[in-house]
Amino acid sequence: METTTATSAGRSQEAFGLPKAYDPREIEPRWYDFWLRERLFSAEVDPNREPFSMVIPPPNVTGQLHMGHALDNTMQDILVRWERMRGKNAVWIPGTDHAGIATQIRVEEELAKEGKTRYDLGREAFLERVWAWKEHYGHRIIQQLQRLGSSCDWNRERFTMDEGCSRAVREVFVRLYEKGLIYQGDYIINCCPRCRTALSDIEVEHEESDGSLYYIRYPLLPSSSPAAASSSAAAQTGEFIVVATTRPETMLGDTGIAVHPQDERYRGLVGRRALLPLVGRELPVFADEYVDPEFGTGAVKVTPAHDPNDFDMGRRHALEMVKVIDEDARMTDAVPVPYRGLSREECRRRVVADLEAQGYLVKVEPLRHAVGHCSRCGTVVEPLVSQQWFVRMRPLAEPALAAVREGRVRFVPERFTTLFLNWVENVRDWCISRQLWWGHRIPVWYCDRCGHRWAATDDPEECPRCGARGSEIRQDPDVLDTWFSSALWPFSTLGWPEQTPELEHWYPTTLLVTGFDIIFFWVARMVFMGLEFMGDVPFRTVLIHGLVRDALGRKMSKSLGNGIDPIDVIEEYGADALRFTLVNGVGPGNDMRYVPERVEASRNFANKVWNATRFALLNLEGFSPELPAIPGTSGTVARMAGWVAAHRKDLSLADRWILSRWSRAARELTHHLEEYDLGEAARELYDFIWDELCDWYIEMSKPRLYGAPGPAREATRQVLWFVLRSTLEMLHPFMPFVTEELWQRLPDPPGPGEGSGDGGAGGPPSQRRVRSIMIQPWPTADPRLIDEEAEREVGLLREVIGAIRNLRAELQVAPGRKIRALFYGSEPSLRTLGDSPELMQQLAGLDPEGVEMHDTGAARPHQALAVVAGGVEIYLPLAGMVDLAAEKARLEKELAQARTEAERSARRLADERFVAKAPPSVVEREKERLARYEEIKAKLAARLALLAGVTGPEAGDGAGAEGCRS
RNA sequence: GGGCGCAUAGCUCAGUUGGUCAGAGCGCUACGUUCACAUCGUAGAGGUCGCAGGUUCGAGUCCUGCUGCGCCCA
Repeated sequence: METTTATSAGRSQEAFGLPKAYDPREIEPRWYDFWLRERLFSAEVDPNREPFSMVIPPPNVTGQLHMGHALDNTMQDILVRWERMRGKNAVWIPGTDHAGIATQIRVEEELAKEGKTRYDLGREAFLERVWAWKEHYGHRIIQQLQRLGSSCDWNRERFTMDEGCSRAVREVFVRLYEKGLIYQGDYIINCCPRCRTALSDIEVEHEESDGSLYYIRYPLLPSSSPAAASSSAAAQTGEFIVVATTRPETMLGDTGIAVHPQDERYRGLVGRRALLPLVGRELPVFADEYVDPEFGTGAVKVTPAHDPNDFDMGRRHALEMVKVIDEDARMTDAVPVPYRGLSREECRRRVVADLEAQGYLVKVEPLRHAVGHCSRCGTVVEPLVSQQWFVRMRPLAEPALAAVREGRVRFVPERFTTLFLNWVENVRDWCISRQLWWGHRIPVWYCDRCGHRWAATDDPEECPRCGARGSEIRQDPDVLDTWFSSALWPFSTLGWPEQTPELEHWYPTTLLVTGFDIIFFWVARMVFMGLEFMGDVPFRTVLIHGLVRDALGRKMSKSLGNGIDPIDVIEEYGADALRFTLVNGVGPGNDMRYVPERVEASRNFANKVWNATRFALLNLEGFSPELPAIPGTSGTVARMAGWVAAHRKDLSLADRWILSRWSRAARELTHHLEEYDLGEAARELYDFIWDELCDWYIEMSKPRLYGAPGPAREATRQVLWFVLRSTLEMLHPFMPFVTEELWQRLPDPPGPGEGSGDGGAGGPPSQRRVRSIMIQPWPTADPRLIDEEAEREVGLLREVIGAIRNLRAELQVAPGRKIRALFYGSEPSLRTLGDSPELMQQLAGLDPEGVEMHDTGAARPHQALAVVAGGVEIYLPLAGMVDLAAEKARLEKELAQARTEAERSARRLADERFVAKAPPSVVEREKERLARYEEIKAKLAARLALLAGVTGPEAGDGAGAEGCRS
């Protein structure tokens, strides 16, 4: 283990100790421990600082990290690290969710291995067992989040069933109860027979599957109404009505038959009665708008106890509810004896067989339809009537709708707003009771003596009405839906119901980052609860991201076994690489595919940064930065701008250029982050670092760095140091580990603070004498560093160098061979090229002795290759390599290209409407474009004419000798 | 049935208010081991931006319709 604070004496040694290749395994744990030890993730309430707060979407305490978590937490970590560097008092509150069903199932599976059920243990012992399980496995996901680099304030870690959160849950329950917003009722709910509990509507996933539509004949009883008897269509169809159903076994619970009121076919049957086959119950035939006349026969059997729509109809028409299937999905005693106790599936087979045998089954058609499954275990849910607890949603939803419509909660990307609004507008009451043991037990008590029922925040000793004690009062056995406690997360984690300084400072939270899949489960309910209990929204902005899919675009799932374990990826490529992959170039809110090659690319990028720094360190030996102190300014950028102004004469063109480009990149990057567009932000960094910093600036700086010591070399060293150091700072939120490792090896600017958090708006972490990139002030672009002239000149150099390289490659000139070059152009261009002979030598492979500058009027050589770039004509007199015929062909091809471009521009400019209507700047640009291509055309044409003069007599070919000089 | 999203180089995807935006990475071809990096460098090939209309001086970029795929809700 190295020391974490490099001494200036030891630094140069370390430079040479930097391995050639980046290896994340060694550095990542070391820096994470350092950050933890120095408490750099921790935040304290400070009313004088601008707050930034986020709560983590709490992962399932017994779960393990998957790619979805990795993406979600990477995004959060990037943003919180950035805001921290920007000087905000940033806190990211972590924690886990008790995940009622999921956790209980895990422990029950454990018990099953011992041949026991939870009932064998009893409630108390079972809960002890779950707590033990939680203690044992509950930290796994936290540790995994840490490996990802998450800079959560771990001192504030919470659990939805810890003491504080539990108090919040009770407080909320009791207040809602007393306000009449929580009620108990017999309702149709979704029951998972596997989990043996009620589920809320959104915990049911509908999947298309192949089923059958059974047509069943129900005999009609003689009409009591003579009018109906005489007229009806019933006379034609005989004495029965045919209904269609996908679930024949539920017929045993039928208590009516419904048709559409406008359906002519059945008009005469409304009001009559039918006889339920196999059971013998009399069913009324009634009309209801709900019925779809197009589906099946247009007549539906109605089973109010086992279908949500039938339930509603049953209420409207006061039908009897016969519960024929129980919570275990077995037939109840309400059915005829032969069917009692059968499973749903077996009962269906029997019923169908019996109907067929008795002549009631008309036909069976295949039908693809949606079947509800338990989102936890995949079992087909059973809708059934049962007594449950509900939260009345409308009164909570209205303020939420207003908050979102008024923009007090903003969704990014915006399109998720409508998704949210649509759902909330149609929200149904929320079934919150679960027939589980693991969770927040419903704080409602019943008195067996006086029948009183009440809710209480503290466990009562006695009945408040009659004073009954002990076994005469009992608590409701059910627990609350896990999402009930999650809904309170943004304020329960900040100490509510206590009025804490944390709440005061950090509520509402600034940002919530989550996937679109839990907008309903979680986001909406947090908004409801926040508005109800805090009187304000729980977060200002919700940043929504998509799913991480597999390489084939499929959702990663356990059942498919196509999940990629982020920890495996971290071990192979490093957390930085994984993080960068998850955000780089991903469009806001879009799903992304996990393709291993992309991680490799990110790892290579980290290696690129590593080696760029290695290059710098090798060339910064003995260097110490010199930055003027600027009163009132702590940022390195401003000081650097001051230094640049004072040392301009020592700077190279490349130095001025990279400072300018860096400044633009910094501005763009900050802009993208402010828009929460992490994909573009990462791309900006990637392009700047790889293309401009590494491919061009470092290459261009080599001649000076390798050259003689002196002010010029020192200036370049200073620029290299500054650009690299501040670029690492900008990259830090994305790749925290490698940037810290590299930054630590670079020297600090002089002056007070020594880089130990000399900015960061002077917050508490930076007051500590810790040296870390984490607490550096976020680099902001400085307009004084923008240098248009340098950008123009380097643009010319890049074009010219590119053209020469291109020709060399085409002609297969040996890479090491130095060649001569003659430039013809305007004075400023030639000066630019002439001022950087070492660059032309280094980057274009020119022989410094063989470079000639000529004005445009000078004669061109015959035996040479020509190319036009950046308005300059370049001639490469390659002895023995110039094939004039081939050269002519090549030039003609280029001429044709230039001609096409010029024509395009000319055509546009000839269009009066374009000139009249397009903005002047666009027209101007088009004119410049035309002039540029005309110039190229002219030069190429002239060159061809010259070549024709040479080859023409020999080849007898006069083509291309237009000689037009327009 | 309603809503949303996606269809851009062989593959995976960017492209914010319509005007050098036709791009990146990977893959492919040729060449290269000059002391930051072969987890690399240089150069190159490769797309009428799903289809058909429309608005506009001008449309991957806006509107309409269609086709295909995906998701959510009912």
